[in-house]
Parts: sequence; structure tokens; C-alpha cells
Amino acid sequence: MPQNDISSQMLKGILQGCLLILINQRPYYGYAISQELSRYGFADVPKGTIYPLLMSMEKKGLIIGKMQPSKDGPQRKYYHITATGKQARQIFLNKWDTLSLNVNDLINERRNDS
Amino acid sequence: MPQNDISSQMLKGILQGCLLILINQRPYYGYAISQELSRYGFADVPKGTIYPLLMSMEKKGLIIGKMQPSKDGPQRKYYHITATGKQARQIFLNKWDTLSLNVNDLINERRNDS
DNA sequence: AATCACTAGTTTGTAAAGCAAAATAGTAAT
DNA sequence: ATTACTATTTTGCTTTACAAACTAGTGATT
Repeated sequence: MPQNDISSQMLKGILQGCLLILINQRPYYGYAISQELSRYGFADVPKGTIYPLLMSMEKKGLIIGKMQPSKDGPQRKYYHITATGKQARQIFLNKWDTLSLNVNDLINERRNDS
Repeated sequence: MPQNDISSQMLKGILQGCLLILINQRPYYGYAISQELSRYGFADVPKGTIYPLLMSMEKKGLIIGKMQPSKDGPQRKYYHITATGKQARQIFLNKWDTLSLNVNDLINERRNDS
């Protein structure tokens, strides 16, 4: 399967892709991610979604979490990106380009249908 | 919840949105949809995904299927869009605009992170 | 000291979705 | 007859979404 096919995994993977973009920039912990995401229109991604997703990403070896104490509250689990995670991030970027181009094509070729 | 928030429903709903775009143009049957989608990079969306999705869209009242005989093989179930479906299509178009803008922002503001 | 508000993460349980695969069925060519 | 292509439905397994409950730390208010 070519890297740039749009699979349903892709459709589901946009959130994971966005997390990889964020964590690639610098280590993030879950709570901060949900705040950062809301700045990009992902309003209130539930923690019941984001924490299990981070755990599954760690299980896949894309990120690694490290507990660190905080003076402002309980410990924070900072996630760092791995080499595998960097690869996955690049694949996501390519797939996102393809997806958005193709969806826009599909839409634009039917612009005048009401 | 504001219409233009990106929800996880949105992430899952891209395929449904694309089906609404197609069926809004003219009636389609499942098999033809999967062929049309492959022209837009949605390579081989499995029939185990597409047929149940069409059925759930009919259940939601977005489309209506009508069986019609074919000279080239078994009957085809042509799906027609409903008024509710047209509304859902418009909502999808708005949400897609928001999603792609926000994801592109998130990516572009971190362009230089390797 | 007790409560509240905010931060922070894990776990649990249910519902829904994704999808491979099998079952059914029609046409047409070999 | 068999194969090949078209076409839809159904079954069963796995994964995902996520609300809700639970644990736990800090700091301010009562």
C-alpha cells in the first residue's frame, strides 16, 4: 500500500498526527496538549480521548512518557518523541497533504451543485 | 457546541462528508462510489466500510436508497440525497474548511522543527 | 482543618466504527 | 460448467471514542 493513499486509518489518525507535530516541537504533557489543541479549533478534546490516545502512541513506540514533579500540582507525564515517532510524523505530513488536496478537489469539482 | 468546532466526530466524518458531496451531485450506488473515491486517492475503501456507512446514513435520514435493475449484473441500490442530507453536506463543507485551516496552521507554525 | 478550585493522570464500561470474510446473486464470456 | 466481474448484505472480531469515576497534588478561601 503506497504511503500516500488515504485510508480510513488516516481519517482517524489526524488527531494522532497533530499530537506528533506538537510533541516533535518539544515535550508536552497531556493536560497542556488539550489546552494547545483548543487554540487550533479542536475544542475540548475529551481527556477520555486524549490520554488513552497518548498511551496507545507510547505503546506503538512513537513517544515516551517521563513523569516529572510540578510545583503547581500533581506530577506531569512529559511525552518525548522517538525516532519512530519522527518517521510517523513525516508520513502524516505527506498523507495530510494528499488528503486535503484530494478532498478539496472532490469538493471543488462539485462546487455548483447547489 | 458551535458548528465549527473540530470534534472527533468530524475526524471520523470526512468519509461520510465525501459521500454526501458525491450523492448530492447525482444518485450513486455503493459500488460506483468506491470506484469514484479511488479517483480521489481514497484507495480501496473496503466494502465492509462503505456499505455499512451508507446504511447508517440512510438510517439517519441523510440519503434514501432505491433498488434498480441493471443489465450488467445484479440490482443496484441507488442512493438519493434528502433535505436533511443537503443540510449535513453544507455543515460538512463548513467544518472541513475549519479543519483544514486549523491543521495547516498547526503544521505551518512548526514548519522548521526538522 | 475543612472545603473548594484548579491541575493532572488512570481506569472502567459501554457504544459505535472499521473491516475482513463469507454468503448471496446477477451477467457474460470461455 | 467454470471463471470473472459486478453488486449488496451480514457476521464476527478488533479497535476507538469518551463519559464518568477515581486518585492525587497545590493553593486559596472559609
